Amino acid sequence: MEPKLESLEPFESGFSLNPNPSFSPSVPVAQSNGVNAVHRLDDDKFDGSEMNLNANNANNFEEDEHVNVDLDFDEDVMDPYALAIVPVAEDNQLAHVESAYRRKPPPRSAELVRVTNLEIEDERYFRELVRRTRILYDSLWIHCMLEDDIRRRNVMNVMSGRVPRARGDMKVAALMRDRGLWLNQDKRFVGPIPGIHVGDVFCFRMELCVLGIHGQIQAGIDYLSSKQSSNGEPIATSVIVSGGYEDDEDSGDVIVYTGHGGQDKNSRQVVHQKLEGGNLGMERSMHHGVEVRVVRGFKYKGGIGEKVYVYDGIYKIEEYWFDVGKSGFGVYKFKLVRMEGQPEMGSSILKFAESIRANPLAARPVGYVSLDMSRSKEQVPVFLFNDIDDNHEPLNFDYQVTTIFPPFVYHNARSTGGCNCVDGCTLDCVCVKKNGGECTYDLNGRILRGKPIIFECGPFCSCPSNCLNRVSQKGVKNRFEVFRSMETGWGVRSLDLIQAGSFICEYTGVVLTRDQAQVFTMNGEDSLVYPNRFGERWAEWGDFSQVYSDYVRPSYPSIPPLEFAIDVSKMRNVACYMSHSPCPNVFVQLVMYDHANTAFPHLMLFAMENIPPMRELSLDYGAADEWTEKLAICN
DNA sequence: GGATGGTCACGGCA
DNA sequence: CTGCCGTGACCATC
Repeated sequence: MEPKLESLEPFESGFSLNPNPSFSPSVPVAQSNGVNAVHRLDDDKFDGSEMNLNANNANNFEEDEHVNVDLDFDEDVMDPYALAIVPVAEDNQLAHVESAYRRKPPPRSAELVRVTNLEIEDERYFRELVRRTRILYDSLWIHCMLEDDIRRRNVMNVMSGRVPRARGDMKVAALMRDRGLWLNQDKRFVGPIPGIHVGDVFCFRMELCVLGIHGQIQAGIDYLSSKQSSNGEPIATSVIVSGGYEDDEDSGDVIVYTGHGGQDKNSRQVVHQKLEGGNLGMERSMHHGVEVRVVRGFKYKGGIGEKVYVYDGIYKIEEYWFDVGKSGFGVYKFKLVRMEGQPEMGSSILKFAESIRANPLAARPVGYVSLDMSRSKEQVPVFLFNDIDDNHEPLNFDYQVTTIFPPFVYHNARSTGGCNCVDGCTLDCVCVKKNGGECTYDLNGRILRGKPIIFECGPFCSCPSNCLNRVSQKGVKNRFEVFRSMETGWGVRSLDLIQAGSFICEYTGVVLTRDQAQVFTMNGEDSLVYPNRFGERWAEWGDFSQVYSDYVRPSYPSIPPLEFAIDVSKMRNVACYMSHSPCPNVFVQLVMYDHANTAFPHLMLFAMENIPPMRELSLDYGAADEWTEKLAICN
């Protein structure tokens, strides 16, 4: 078998595999777990001289195993990485643990590796690793920011004046770093990073550091320093193009990238640049034919801030020269050319989606079957697009915005009553108490963590419609498109960037009781969806057990298994066209709001990653043998 | 009142 | 220690 990792010859570092084992957690590798299995990379797959990619990846998928960490404190005190529910430690113990966390991490690895011939199951493994890490980062960010909102409100009640918002991006990165949850810290990738796909969108530069895509939080050129390099030469591995330099020229496949240095605090070029540091690293990478990753940062509507970062793939440095820039000072310029055989650039897809939103027919003259298959039933139009054959099937179904339950479900709906809040619902609200006494959504309607079931305020509550505890009942906000594809038949994608944690839509249809469903099945119909088969992916969103040792998994209230089926043979909505994936970007959250029968909750779908425009949405429909596994590789 | 620009407090890494 | 193709939040200004 071909080796998967290729040490880069001129830069053999000679570093040991694990330069600082006292900091590196030894991690049990993920084990097979039914449909959600992630592939294990065995040690013997790798030549002894090469890195085991798993060696230092601290993401632990197994819920009932503990990570063994060789830190300095007494193991009897407590295990800071305990994943099960543990008793809350006393303050002095926590302080002890915190100080252990604060130990300085080892210097960055000097080992340069390039991945080759990644097999499909390995690709899946790494994609899953990245997916879990991003889920943790994004959900933890929402959690930290909401906590900060509450803190600020309390502080402002006591004293007036400016109370700046915390930097959630940094806070989350620090929490994860101190627990060894950053990826790819034990090696440096040249070229693609396993599990990171062209077109992946990130909201923070810090997130790029956490994932090992680009290790610099400020500088645009990431490079192995000359000190660490075995031959004394710096080697550049990635750049961020964010338009910060006036002499940049970016035409997509070709970039003229300005070297760094010589700018003052106001980003004005005030002295000549020198061929050192990152600039020299770029020159040396060109000399050795080392490709660089390119991440573009630009303003885009729909991100958390106004800026997003998109991984655009790998580029070769073709030439460089010293030039006099617009400022009159000398700058280094590097011509980067995108390498062949990569998927379409994420940044151009984002721009294409923008143009479709502005003027669909001008951007794509052919392929529209309908400009709103919901026939104005949704608040935003749902496109139906097919440019590969003449199948118009989705138009044969009635579009159904919300699920139709049997009438008996609504009997006594009013009996449980609603809340009496007159303003926004706070922690005293009876509906909030039903959710375990914690906020369910943040101020932007992003879900904090998945639960067995969620109670939103409903028609019998007296709170206003802008109450924070009303999100999924308000319907679709993003512009979706049902599209025809060779791989998955029909699929769903969004024209907007969807932030992780955002509500997407309900999974609608006509609800049948178990008895009705049996009759239906006997008649040979095959258009039933069984809610109890959906993978319990809600448990992955907002699971902080790796971060907070006293974290308790949400289990309240427990509900009996769902026994109803959803008939989508006549009425359905956009959700019905979502494809199955073992590593989905959408999860199902059960939600109650308009009646009191918890045996018949609404199936609400939320994003569990930042989903770029035009990327297919996918759900875990459950056992793979019952559903065609439509996506060969997750996205 | 949406864009723009300044300032502030941070951060990892070379 | 410094400085980085700053970042992201916030506020004043246009």
